[in-house]
Amino acid sequence: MPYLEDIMKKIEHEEIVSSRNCVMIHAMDILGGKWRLPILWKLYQNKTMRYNELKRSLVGITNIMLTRSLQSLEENGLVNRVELNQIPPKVEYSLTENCIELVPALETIYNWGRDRMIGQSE
Amino acid sequence: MPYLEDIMKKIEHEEIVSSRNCVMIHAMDILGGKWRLPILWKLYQNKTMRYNELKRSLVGITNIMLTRSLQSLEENGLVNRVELNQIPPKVEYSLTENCIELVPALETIYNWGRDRMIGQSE
DNA sequence: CGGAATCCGCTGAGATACTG
DNA sequence: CAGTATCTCAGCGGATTCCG
Repeated sequence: MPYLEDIMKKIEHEEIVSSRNCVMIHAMDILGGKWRLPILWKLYQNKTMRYNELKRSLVGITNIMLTRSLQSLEENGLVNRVELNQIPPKVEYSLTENCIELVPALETIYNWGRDRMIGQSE
Repeated sequence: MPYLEDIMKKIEHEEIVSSRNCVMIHAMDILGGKWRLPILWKLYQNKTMRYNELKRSLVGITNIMLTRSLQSLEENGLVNRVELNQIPPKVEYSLTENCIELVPALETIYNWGRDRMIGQSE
């Protein structure tokens, strides 16, 4: 059971977190990098995808980068990895609940980037 | 005046842009990096800020990183830089219209990062 | 099929010092 | 006040090869 003291400490901690820029830095540590948002975006559009399916859809990505990015996203609780024990091997990736909260941001960023890429070609 | 051929080409180009992951990669090229979102976030909260004001509010940033980040954001049309010719020098930074479109994404990412930082401390 | 291991270049990030 | 000029360095991103 939390005592008043603990509650006060937690509130204090929350204020420090909110007032500093570390929140955005923390977010970018997880979401930054060349391939992370593209992967999340593909998984959002297709619900669940297999490794090579992802690889084909992300034009230009290499095995290493796909593996690393997926591992990082999994460690941070953004992506589910389900390994089906069968031959041939089959692994399915999907977004976690935790990540669904981010989808509006993905959509906004995508639309923004799209408008600006199309605009540039004029 | 655009001919049918030009219109078709533009539509084709738009489809290619939309279908590929390059949109997200392009967005991350501009928004990625440790300090860019934190800077945009501060400018969004305070409307317009001076150089040293930004620097003080972004705990831990160095002159080099602030200068570089601001330059990059300005080149990409996300930030206005207004230099007032007076002594002492005064330079004001603010978000551009182009960037306002991104604000919902910033808010979503901030809230997500905040929840997750506070949650981790339990 | 779904990766891991190794190696490597480039550049983002920073420390330090200086300037109009 | 609002930056620049150098220099350094870790690590991100990538090419290539190999594996259960």
